[in-house]
Amino acid sequence: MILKRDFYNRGTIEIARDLLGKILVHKTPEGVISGRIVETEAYLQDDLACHASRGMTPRNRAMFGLPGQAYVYFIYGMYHCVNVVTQPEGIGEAVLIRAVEPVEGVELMQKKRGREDHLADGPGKLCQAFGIDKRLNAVDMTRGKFVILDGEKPEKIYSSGRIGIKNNAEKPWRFFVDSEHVSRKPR
DNA sequence: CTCTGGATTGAC
DNA sequence: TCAATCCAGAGG
Repeated sequence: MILKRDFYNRGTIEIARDLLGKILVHKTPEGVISGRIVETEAYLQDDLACHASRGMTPRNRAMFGLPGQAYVYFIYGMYHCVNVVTQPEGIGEAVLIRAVEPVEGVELMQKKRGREDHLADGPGKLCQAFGIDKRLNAVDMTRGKFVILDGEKPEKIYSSGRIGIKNNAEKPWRFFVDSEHVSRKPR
């Protein structure tokens, strides 16, 4: 069952936790790619690490849109990162999907990644494996080719500081499960 | 227009 | 530890 708008129209930290175990799906022309979400990070509007903390700009506009739509951005000149927008329209918050455990379309992911392992254990790798780029920015993830399905709730959820940021680095807003497919050791 | 740095990755 | 690679955002 596809997660509906109401799922995303709630507190961002709560959603970041609840997304663990859910299934990210991208139906591409080449085939279906899916994976179990094992790592997320919450980004709040009143949070200097959040792109939306300094107001709306052309890049972060999607973050202020409807809950359940995608926010995809390009980073470090070569990678994309994908978020799901949370909170009602007008509030710039989202959950970064940092890692998934591959489920469907493994061969296709291997082709896109150019290697057999470490297919989606990091935000840049995940987008490369799933064929996610700016064309998916602002698309509605409650219907269509790019969605998140309900999934089994993980037994245990861990948290830590978020990766690769300076501001609010100590805030425990990174969430992950016990999996070989998270982006970093602390499990 | 110029400049700076980034929610990363993989090689060294 | 660091280069790759380029664009968003800020400042002139």
